[in-house]
Amino acid sequence: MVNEEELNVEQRIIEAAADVFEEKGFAGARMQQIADHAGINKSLLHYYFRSKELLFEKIFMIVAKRAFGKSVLTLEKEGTVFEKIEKFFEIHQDLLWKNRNFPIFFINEVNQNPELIRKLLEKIEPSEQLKNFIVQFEEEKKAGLVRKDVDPVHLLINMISLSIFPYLGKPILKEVMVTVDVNYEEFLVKHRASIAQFVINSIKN
Amino acid sequence: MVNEEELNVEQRIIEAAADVFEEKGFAGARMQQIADHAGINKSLLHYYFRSKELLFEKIFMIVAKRAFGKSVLTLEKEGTVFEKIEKFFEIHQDLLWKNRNFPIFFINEVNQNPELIRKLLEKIEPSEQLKNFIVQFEEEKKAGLVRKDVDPVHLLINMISLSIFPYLGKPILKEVMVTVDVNYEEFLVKHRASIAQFVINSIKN
DNA sequence: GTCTATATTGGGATAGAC
DNA sequence: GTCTATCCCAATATAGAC
Repeated sequence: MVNEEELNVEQRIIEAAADVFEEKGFAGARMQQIADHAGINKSLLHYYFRSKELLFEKIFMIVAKRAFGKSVLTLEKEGTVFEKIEKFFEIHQDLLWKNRNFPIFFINEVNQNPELIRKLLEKIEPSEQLKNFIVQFEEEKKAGLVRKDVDPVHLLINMISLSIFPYLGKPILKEVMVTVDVNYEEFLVKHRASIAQFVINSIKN
Repeated sequence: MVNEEELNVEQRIIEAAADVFEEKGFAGARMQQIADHAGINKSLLHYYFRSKELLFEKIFMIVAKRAFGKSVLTLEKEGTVFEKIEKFFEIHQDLLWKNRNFPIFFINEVNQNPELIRKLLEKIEPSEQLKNFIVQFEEEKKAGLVRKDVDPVHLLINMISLSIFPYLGKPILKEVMVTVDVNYEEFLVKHRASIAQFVINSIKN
């Protein structure tokens, strides 16, 4: 049972399906398991969503919007680039913390079916702050605040890499870390506290 | 047909299965498709490998060993940390370039079945250079060459993040990049050329 | 709307001829 | 070793009673 009786059936299905799809992926998920998890009969799934494909598409969009928050890439509107970088990691790491299973699921499904991300991008507002950040970065470059040899687009992708990879690589990191006596959970906490500085060190003039 | 007639059947199956599994994952792969791709009959697959599970395990190990090269994390034996960092990215990026589909496949399968990575780690030599790097890093810290507030374990994981993510995120990056007029392939080349410097800037005293 | 029963098909696996 | 034919189960999907 995914939840108390208060939720209506459609909502219970959505929550159950989100769990199962995120864990197993589209190809690995089973309608039976979703039904069990929602505490209902298998045929009710078809009554509400017609087919596995349609159910999946629905769930994919819901889960993705939850995980991304308002925008693909949240950046503050005000502040220096350094402040924006710090704030970005705070928000991004919070989202990841709350959606631990999402990154692997998302990358894998989009890889299997790139059409998904196109549909998704239509529904998520394009980030105006993204372009602002790039413009601002070039200005602060001229002002001598940041290194001249840093490209803001690459910087942004580096930031995302540093933020997400510890979650994407969890199953691998966990195992490899024992060979050097490091605890994965402790690592995550310390990582979160140190990445902003890592990036700022790299670009500061 | 995966290859010319010169290869024996077992080899042709292995190449075909590697392609299909890497593309579709274990759950999404179909024995029929592997057979077609190898230019043989479906039942021959079972003759050679008994079951889909066994075939997959075999392929997983082969593909992983190819992609990792000799070791989980190749680091030079000699040189300063800065030199080792540069060399790491060269080798790592070469491997990734040759195994573009591997990262997503690997992370996803290990996530579905963590047992896989334990079996794999047994077969790959544990990296002695890893511990050497960490020790050396602490020495160069005392010598004032690198910043005191950098933890070498976190540094190594940051390096891997920066190296791999552009490949893991390919399907997403491709789509998002068009919204800011950036070409993914060009990005990859420039990224490769700039990451070592990005990291070195960040830790240099 | 929700259930039980059943249809249908896809796909992994085996039997047996050659 | 390689094929054709077939088995069989799992999983999606539908019919129909209530």
